[in-house]
Amino acid sequence: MPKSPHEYRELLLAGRWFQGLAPDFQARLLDAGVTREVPAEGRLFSRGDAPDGLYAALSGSIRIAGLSEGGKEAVLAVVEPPQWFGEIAVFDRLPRTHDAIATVETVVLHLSTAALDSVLSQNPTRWRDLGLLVTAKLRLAFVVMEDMALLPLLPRVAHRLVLMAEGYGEWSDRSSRVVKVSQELLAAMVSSSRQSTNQALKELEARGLIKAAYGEIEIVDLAMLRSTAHGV
Amino acid sequence: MPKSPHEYRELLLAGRWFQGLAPDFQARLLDAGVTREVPAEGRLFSRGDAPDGLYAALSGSIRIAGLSEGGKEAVLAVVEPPQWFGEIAVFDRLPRTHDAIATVETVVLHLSTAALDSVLSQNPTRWRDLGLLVTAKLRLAFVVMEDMALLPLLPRVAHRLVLMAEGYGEWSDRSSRVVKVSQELLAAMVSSSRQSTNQALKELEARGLIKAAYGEIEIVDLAMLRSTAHGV
DNA sequence: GGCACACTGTCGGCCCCACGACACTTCCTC
DNA sequence: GAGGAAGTGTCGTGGGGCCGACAGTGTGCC
Repeated sequence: MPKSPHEYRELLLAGRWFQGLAPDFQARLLDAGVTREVPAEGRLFSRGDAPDGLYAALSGSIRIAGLSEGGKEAVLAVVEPPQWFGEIAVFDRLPRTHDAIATVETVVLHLSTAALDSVLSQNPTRWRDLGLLVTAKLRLAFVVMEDMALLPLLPRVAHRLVLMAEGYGEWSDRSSRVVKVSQELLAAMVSSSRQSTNQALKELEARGLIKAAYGEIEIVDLAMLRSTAHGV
Repeated sequence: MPKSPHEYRELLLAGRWFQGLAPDFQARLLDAGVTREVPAEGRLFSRGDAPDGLYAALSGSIRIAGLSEGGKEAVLAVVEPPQWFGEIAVFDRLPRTHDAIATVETVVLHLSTAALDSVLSQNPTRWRDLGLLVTAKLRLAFVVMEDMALLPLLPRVAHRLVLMAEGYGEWSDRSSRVVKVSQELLAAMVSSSRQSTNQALKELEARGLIKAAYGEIEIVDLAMLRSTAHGV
């Protein structure tokens, strides 16, 4: 028995983007959306699919990834509540760039293209708000690209942990102390092997910045972790 | 004596984005813009600068790059006519993410934030058009990130050459046979050393796909180059 | 037309990290 | 609470590519 979108209003308001919207736009988005449950490893969409609107994570988490010819998986990010995703195709109506796969049982808010169109046609200024979602991701993409280009593995891992602990800049209030991610998934995000990532984590743990556990990483010293990401 | 923006209309129409706009929006953009000349190695803006609007390359070319703590430069792309750039900050009004430096003497079209605001406030649906510019770049960023994560150097170089020869998808009509870029700059784009990039180019040349020359690379077989980028 | 400068070509040493292998631990399920 | 699956810890070995160095070559400037 799925809950109504409006019951998640509080949760969504914790996100920077939704929070910054005009109240009437917030309400319209909730009106236009429906909640959807997805089982673990279930797919919301796949690379190449025709676009089907905008999503927000409400519970659980979603892995955004791409599969290469060689069968290797590049993981772009893990989306957690209350983050929004899938907005690119809303603008350009082109095929999905990535697979979106629930890592555990997950609930999402879904706004179909049609529903969005009707909201946006009433108030086209809202296109700018949607654009903010895209620019935030592009800025993140730039950061990640520069990391990959310039940083060795250890600071790259450190930086990614910082990004995840901060919900990729989307959480306005808090920063999580515990990042739920396997070392294998983390490795795919920093594009290195699981083994090397493991060594990097051990090193960070030895420095007292994190604590590694089964399937999760606890952030002990976010500030030092951040400086590790840039300096040493 | 700089020419009027309207004299570049033809040129801009060769670009996919501008071409796809409604004619009245095209005209308004030209009305609102001014041409600016920049000497070689001159800066349009730097990372961290307050945003100052939207740009389009009209002649010459502009290097979009970021400098790391270690003094190494990560080059995002080289912008050539008739490509547009600088649109992120138009949405979010946050500081510039990269330096924009003319590689040679260059002419750009510049639309100030104020000028854009007045155009957009008259017809807010145009925000969606601007959004298309951002989504196109985000899609490109995804491609580049996946390349960096999954591909070895040779196909990475091949792919980047393909992207550049196609004007990063912005040229609607043609694809250039000659890419004007030094090996050093190319290396900074695929994030490898100049020496390794040189070796990759030699290999591609041995396969008859390109011809390397002083400060430029001629594309001999674009189709094969493209398949090299993905397969072997 | 000659000089300075930028770009290209190439070599050798070295190091980071990928990859296969395997033991061990934690968690979930029935 | 036993068995299996998923995740973690660790060791070799090897290779791709970085880096410094330097010679060769094209270009533009005075």
